[in-house]
Amino acid sequence: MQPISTSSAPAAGLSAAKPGATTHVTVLVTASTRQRRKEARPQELLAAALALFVEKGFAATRIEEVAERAGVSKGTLYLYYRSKEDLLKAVVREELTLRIEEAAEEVKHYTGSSADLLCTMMPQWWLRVYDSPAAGVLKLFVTEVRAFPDLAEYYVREVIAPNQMLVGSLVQRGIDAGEFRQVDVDSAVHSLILPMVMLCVHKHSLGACADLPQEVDPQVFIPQHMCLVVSGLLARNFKVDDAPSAASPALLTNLSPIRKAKRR
Amino acid sequence: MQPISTSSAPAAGLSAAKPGATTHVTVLVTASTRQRRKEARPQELLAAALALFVEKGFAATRIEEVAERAGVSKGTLYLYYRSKEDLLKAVVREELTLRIEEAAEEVKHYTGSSADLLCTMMPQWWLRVYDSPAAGVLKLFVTEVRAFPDLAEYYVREVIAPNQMLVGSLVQRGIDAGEFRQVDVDSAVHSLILPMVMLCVHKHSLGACADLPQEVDPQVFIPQHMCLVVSGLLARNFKVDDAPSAASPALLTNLSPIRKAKRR
DNA sequence: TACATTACTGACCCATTGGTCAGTATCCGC
DNA sequence: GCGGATACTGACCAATGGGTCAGTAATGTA
Repeated sequence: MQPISTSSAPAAGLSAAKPGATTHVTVLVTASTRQRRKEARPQELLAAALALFVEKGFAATRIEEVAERAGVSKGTLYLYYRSKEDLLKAVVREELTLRIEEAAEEVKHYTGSSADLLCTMMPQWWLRVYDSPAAGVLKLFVTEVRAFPDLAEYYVREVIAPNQMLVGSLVQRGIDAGEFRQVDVDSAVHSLILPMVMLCVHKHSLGACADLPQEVDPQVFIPQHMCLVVSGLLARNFKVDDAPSAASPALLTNLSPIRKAKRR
Repeated sequence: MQPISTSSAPAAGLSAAKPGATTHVTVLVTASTRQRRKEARPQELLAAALALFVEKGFAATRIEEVAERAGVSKGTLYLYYRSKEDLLKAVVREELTLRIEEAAEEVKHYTGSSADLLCTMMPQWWLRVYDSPAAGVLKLFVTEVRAFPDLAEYYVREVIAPNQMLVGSLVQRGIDAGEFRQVDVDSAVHSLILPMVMLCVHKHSLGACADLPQEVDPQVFIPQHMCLVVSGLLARNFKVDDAPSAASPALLTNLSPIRKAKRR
């Protein structure tokens, strides 16, 4: 599923007698001797690094492991990336940038209602993200930002801000059209997005452990979630006095549009 | 805010000339000589370990750092915990267990409607979690489960399952009472909870980086979110044909109650 | 076939760090 | 204040792993 290059299997035959080697499922290597493939190396190294960083964490991953998984020696890796940290940053920057603008493009060409857009396009988009390496990058990012703060600036600018903009403008559009109630836009955006982000993170943390039988199927959950929140946004027929005791004061108070409160 | 014991400042005076020591803000140590405080050590070591593990990750944290932060030597740490891994597991198990059952107790004694409960108690509870060390444990857990899979079993049993049960029963109760629509319970639970979990994780990853000015205030977002989703759950007046083009086919399809679909 | 270029290798260096243990300082009962 | 029990220390050990570089082999060219 992930675009790990098929040729990244470790070149066997050289160090034949290594005892407890990784022994991936995909063996059957044709190239026994070392090859010169200057073009393909960077991508393969990045893919290998992403997989291992997501799985074991940055600090716990040995650079030699990455090289091995990419089918090269440690020295070769340092031919393409200056240091381990350099490699990490390349990994993070690789997968995310384009995915956002591609979404923005799609949305721009859509003419339906905001509700429709949020209920149909967004789930499709997030399902693609969930099934892509980008989901792994999300987890990796959450794990490692604190140790590499200069990633933060990049991430906020390239990923968070555009996403916030995009979804925020959709919600705002719905409010302006009288389609949605006048809720706090930022909060609504987070209500829409955070579960999906968490889902991606979860996929590569607890979700990757080989046990837990009960699991959310994103195919089911993502559309459900979107539509649940959207139905909470829809303005129509929302008259409080209709409801029984359910219409709590808290519900009314909390749903009034609140300008982003200042922090502490 | 975190209950890091005040007496955990490193005992100065012995190794006076240590050059690049940590120099925490809280200095002013009274105890210059080494003390025997068998009772307090475990807690202090756990607190120190939690803080550092959350901040730098497990693998990147040196055991000596933990000891130093707790005001003891490395040897002392090994007096109380057999290994680094042992320490990690103790940290994770420490903070979470009691918090769940305490919530279950609160809920049990509540007599109001489900909507009211979700809109008032849940936000309060999550705000407490957010401000507690438990939030850090959540991030730590997300970061490290894959490397220590036996944590997963514990976590699913002690944290996820009870939480799911608790909130799920609330939603189910609302459905049974005709208060909520007949949505998929598991999905609804995740829609309610995941943003809060993500918020806690975020607090200790990107949220802990010293830059980003724009930030969600949990004080605002958590109640907003709860009530937004709950208003999406409320059954009253939900007639589709009332709506304009907003009532998309997708919305209708996706919100019908779906039994948890089998995966892949 | 001979040669030049260069992608690639892996043995080596050495700083780091988990874990140990012989020794030291504190405390408590007498 | 004495002496035994033990909480605590930190120098030490061994292994690990990031990074280097002299050497090797694949490839292109004549």
